[in-house]
Amino acid sequence: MTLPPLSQKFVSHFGEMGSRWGFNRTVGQIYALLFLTPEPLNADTIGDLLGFSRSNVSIGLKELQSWRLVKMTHQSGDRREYFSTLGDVWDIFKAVAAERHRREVEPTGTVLRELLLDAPANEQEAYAQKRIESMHDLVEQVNKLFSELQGLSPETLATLMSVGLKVQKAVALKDKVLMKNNKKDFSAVI
Amino acid sequence: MTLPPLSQKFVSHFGEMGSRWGFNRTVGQIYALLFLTPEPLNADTIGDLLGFSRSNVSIGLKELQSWRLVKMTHQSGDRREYFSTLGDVWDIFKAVAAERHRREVEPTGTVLRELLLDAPANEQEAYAQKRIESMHDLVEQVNKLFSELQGLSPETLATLMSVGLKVQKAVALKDKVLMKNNKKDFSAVI
DNA sequence: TCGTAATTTCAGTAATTGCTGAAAAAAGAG
DNA sequence: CTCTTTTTTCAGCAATTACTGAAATTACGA
Repeated sequence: MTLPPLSQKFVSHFGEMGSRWGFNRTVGQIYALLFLTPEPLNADTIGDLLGFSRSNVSIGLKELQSWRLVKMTHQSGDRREYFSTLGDVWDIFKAVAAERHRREVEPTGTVLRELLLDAPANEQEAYAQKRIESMHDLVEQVNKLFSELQGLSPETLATLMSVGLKVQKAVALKDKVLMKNNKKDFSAVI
Repeated sequence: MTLPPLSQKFVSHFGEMGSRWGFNRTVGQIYALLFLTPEPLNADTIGDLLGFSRSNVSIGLKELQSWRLVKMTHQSGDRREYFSTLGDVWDIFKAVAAERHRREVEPTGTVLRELLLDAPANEQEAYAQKRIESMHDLVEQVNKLFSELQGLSPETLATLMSVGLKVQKAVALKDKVLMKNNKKDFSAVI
């Protein structure tokens, strides 16, 4: 079994990028293959197409499931497990964001909170703790951002992305409206 | 030379998290140390405090400079180079976001564009190309988001983060205002 | 320019991570 | 419950990445 050239290039690229995205070559390639394939695939087929051992595919699929990037299905009369990716790219975006937040931000938040509980022993530690506090503030803001992200529908997310980061302008608009018409309370809206 | 316990814990954590954040233990620990230290440090001092070889520190500092996370200074009467971190945590956020975008998103954008230029050879490739196109759209949206992020001041960024992702509500508000008062054009504001 | 102090490069080694094949465990069919 | 198919685990090997110390290069002061 072999892949068409277009798919091959895409799969190779995902293999190379995998490590930058937080997983390895195998995981990247498996994901890419599933992403391009209309029907769900079983582990043997994946291994054949990509040239990986069955056990390696098993570990890779487990990793992808922990990222919530693939879903598992069954086909009637076949007891093997079949895998496919999420259809909507915004769902992919959310899944990756959520998992990276869990792995890259949350553990640091926990440690920083612990460090802020200790009483500083001297001037040097007092300064260090002030710095740690400023980083903790950053982590808290990022936490808030990510938890709100989780509540948005793909459509809203797409709108948000195309509107971009011009929130401050929206806020300015809100203030303008409030000044002109102070009978209505818009603060609950924003 | 030795570090106070608080700093030691912080530094160790950054060493462990380093690989998840896209660099290695050395780089993580060097950054953490500089972050907690009020004065700039030279490479020898860094190596002593963290127990790394001089050459390893040199490579680590080079990496941190490529991330634009540290700046280099000189002290009068001393020809060694001294290093310190950015003061504002929002500047750190922007620097990390920019560098990760450059390493994790841009190369994929380039490859996807190339793949979309090829004419699909058959039905299967036509489907694959449609999927690739949807991922390309996602990358383009993320590109836009990041380029706008670069233009924001730390203050605006902080405001944005505390306002959160409630942009869609701001947009809804805009529509409401337009409906009630269609003589004014607010669309330029958002 | 020369001499010295500082930084960088690099070959070799250590440590970590990735991958395989065989064996064990788990799960479905009869 | 037993047999068979599928999945998972894991010990051992391969590949990659991290780190060191020595040598080479660079940069500054006199």
